[in-house]
Amino acid sequence: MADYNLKDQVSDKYSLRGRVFHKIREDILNGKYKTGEELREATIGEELGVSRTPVREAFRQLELEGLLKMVPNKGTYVTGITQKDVKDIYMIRSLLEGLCARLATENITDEQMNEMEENVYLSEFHESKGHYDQMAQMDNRFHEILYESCDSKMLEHLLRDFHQYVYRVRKMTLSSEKRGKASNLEHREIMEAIKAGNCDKAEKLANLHMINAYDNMRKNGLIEMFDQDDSAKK
Amino acid sequence: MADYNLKDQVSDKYSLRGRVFHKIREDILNGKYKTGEELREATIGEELGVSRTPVREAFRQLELEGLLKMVPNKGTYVTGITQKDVKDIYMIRSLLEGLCARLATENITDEQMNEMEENVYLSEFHESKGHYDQMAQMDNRFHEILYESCDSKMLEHLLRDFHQYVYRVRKMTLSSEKRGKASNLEHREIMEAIKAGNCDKAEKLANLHMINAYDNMRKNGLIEMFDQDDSAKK
DNA sequence: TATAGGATAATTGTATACAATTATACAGAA
DNA sequence: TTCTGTATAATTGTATACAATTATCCTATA
Repeated sequence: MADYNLKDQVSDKYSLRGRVFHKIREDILNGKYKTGEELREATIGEELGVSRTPVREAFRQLELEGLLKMVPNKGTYVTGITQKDVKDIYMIRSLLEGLCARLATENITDEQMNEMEENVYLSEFHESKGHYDQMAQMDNRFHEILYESCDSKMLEHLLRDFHQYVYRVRKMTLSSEKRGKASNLEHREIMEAIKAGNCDKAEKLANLHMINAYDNMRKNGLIEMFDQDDSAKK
Repeated sequence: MADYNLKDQVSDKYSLRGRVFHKIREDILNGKYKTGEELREATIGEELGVSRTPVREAFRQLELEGLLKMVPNKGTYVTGITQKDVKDIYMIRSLLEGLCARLATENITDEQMNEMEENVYLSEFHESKGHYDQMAQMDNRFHEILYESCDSKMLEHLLRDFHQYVYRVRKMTLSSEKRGKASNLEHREIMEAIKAGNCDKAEKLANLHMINAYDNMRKNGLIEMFDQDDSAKK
């Protein structure tokens, strides 16, 4: 029973259903399955070499995660993210990442602090070299560390979900050169505020980090991308 | 496809699985199934007159909602809420209810505003008469209206989940006389701030409302209740 | 041609069967 | 007694079978 959460991740990665779950999830986030696309249980099952049973169980969970929508007796469809959704998510994340940074200031372990520092340095290196893929990975990890450091399973899972949910957007955002540089600087400032034990500053900077990320997306027209494939949705 | 959400509720209430889902969920929240208790798929299925298949699908969703924990090849257990969880939830809710109130100030419809006013008046009436059950219902509805008024499906579902998640606690909280009165007053103030279009005030008051609710719980020793049945968890 | 109706096919929803894993009970040895 | 190993039972994990619902296509008719 040890560990439980508001929205526990699917933990048994090595059961059939666990593999199916993670595979479909990945394929949605990577864009293999497009918004509005219908997923057939039998087809997915064949592709992955399993029967419909584990596929359906995975579908049900992905539905609750908001990536799929199961319409009774009709089919299962990939859900899209609207511009409004993205805006709302960043509004919510701004507050929660702020809270997370505040809590992290009080609860971060030495080990986590070290990894965060290392992350900041490495990311700046990759930025200077133009390694955008690695930067995206570093960015991912920075936030993961932050989430782990706040010592709140509730908050951690909540933020992780949001983080993944906007994955499709973020990938592109970071490849914009200027944002990459600015983002790195903001990470550094947050890291230093946490290290200095200044929770107010850490909270404010984390708030701002999200607002800036969103503003950047908007300015670069990266949001208009959404609400487009909706034609496929009927 | 019309409607999709980060964490959509289980919508097909009238399918077998939908009924199973809502029944089990209710039985957990009402305390019929206790923390740490093991739920057998076959047993639940028999009780509800269905096979294991819909039961398992419901389990998988309840797991993601955090009410159940499925341990591979072992069993499914009712998860508990720890004191820490309650604290974290109220911290998070404080921020999000604040945001919600701010957005509601801008987006509430006349109809919703009327229902909210009516709710406040009715709740004060029930308080004066000592109708605690009705008050609890009114309290529930007040927050529901607030969530609906913010015009953000994301935030609405998030808050609804949290709201339900601490249902077990809140029931008792409101039966404490003093808190009932104070809670009503706070609802009135929030309602009036929204009506006056003062979003800053609405946000602050909603923040405070959650903090007060939590403080009250703590003062009255209603939190020590948790972390108790944990003996069953091994 | 365009439309309505109905047979057929395809897909989802649920039940059941079987495999894999884990729990239980009991016998025997230290 | 207490521990260990093994056989048995119970439970979960997955596959398959069948029922219910929905989509598709063809035909007949205006």
